[in-house]
Amino acid sequence: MKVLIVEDEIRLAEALEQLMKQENYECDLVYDGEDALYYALAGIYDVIVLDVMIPKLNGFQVVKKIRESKLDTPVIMLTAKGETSDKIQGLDYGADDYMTKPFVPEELLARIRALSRRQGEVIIEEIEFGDLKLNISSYNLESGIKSIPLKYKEFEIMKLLMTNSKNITQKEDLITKVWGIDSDAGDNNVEVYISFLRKKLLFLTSRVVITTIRKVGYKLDVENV
Amino acid sequence: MKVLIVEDEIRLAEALEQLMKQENYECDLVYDGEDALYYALAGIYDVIVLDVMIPKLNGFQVVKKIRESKLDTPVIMLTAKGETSDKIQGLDYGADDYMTKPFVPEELLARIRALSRRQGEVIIEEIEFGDLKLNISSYNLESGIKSIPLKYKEFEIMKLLMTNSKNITQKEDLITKVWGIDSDAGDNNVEVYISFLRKKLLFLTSRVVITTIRKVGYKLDVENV
DNA sequence: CCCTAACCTTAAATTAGTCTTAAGAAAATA
DNA sequence: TATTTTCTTAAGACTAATTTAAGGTTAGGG
Repeated sequence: MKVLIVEDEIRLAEALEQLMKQENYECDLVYDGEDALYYALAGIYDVIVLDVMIPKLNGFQVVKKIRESKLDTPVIMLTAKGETSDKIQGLDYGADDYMTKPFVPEELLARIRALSRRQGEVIIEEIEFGDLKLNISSYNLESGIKSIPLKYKEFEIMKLLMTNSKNITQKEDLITKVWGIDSDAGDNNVEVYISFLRKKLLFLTSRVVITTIRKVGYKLDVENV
Repeated sequence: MKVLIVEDEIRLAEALEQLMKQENYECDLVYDGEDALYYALAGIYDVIVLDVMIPKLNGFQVVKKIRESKLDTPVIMLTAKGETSDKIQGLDYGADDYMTKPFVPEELLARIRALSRRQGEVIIEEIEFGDLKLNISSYNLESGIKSIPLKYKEFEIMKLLMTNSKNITQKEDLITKVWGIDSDAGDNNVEVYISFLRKKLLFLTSRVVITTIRKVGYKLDVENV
């Protein structure tokens, strides 16, 4: 977590730096609008805390330029004036939040936490085992450069095997979880799908194999060539 | 732009509704925490305006549950108390901003604009995928020199598919987001529109195709000729 | 080392999910 | 109100997923 602090009142700036250190946030400190812009555009910060009244460029101008550069790092504005017109101006230029000085340190931290949380945008969920990746959002099974789509039941079975990779996945378990509790699917249904999956693993030239444990179920293993 | 307003004081609620209408925001209105949660979890809102003191579940509980569901719709809390401790609590539960009542309507609008901007939805005039461009302001789908207008539902579906192009867009998701949470639209409605869209893609001679993932949903792919 | 139960594989048969069309209902627009 | 546009619904065609079944293979107890 990296925070850029833009504040020209030395005393406040140092207090903020201290505060960030306490939270184990990395923190850079600059004192005017030009430096602020230069640092901000590096794009390495999770949050920028930006005072409005600073030398060279004011906070509004800084945030405006940041947004013009298509950078969407969250910005919290600090302003001494509590006037609504100022607040609006800051928000419309692309700030995400603002605080009126003086403020309680805890509140600033809370706001930083709130804004940085939102950065975790595209979460591609994957389950991994050996050289395999099961892409939850695309139903694709991947190994190295190759990738192959799974059909619904194949996917469900593979997911169970991979989530459960330390243990044996019972055949009965597969039936109830993939076909349903009161389904009349038999062992052979599972076997057919295991066969399909093995064929796809072969296609992927994966080192992962599905091992049969007779009378019990299946388990994933990595073959060391 | 779609806003969910959660406010039990009828007079204020209606004023807010009015305000949203003036800005041409679509807007749903609910009066207690349970409804708020139910509506919010549909995931169709760009911003949620949430009063703290509401029946059944309070605002903090609502926003907490929303975040637990991994939904990151921006939330603005409304609170009568100006106490810092309350503010912090709200922000830590996952709210993005708060306002103390009474407030100037313009400021609420500014905050809504600020938060929705971060969603990357309002400002962007075009969404691109492969050789396709979806023009947000004209409802036109373009590929190379050709261009074709989409009707409302076609557009909404295409937008979701394109925004979501790395992942499968679930059929259920399409239904709730395009037809509404409590609509009685079925799978076939979606299928009909997918069919329309495919016809238009053909007309555009685009290399983008809509791939069906059976029992799950749809996904955009680029065909390499 | 043989026999049998368990398992694998394949292809055909079946079924469930999807696509397409068209007609008419609803909504928007003139 | 008339007209156009958009949306819903339903039926049949189509297609891929799934099941079934049959014959082959394997492992391990006797």
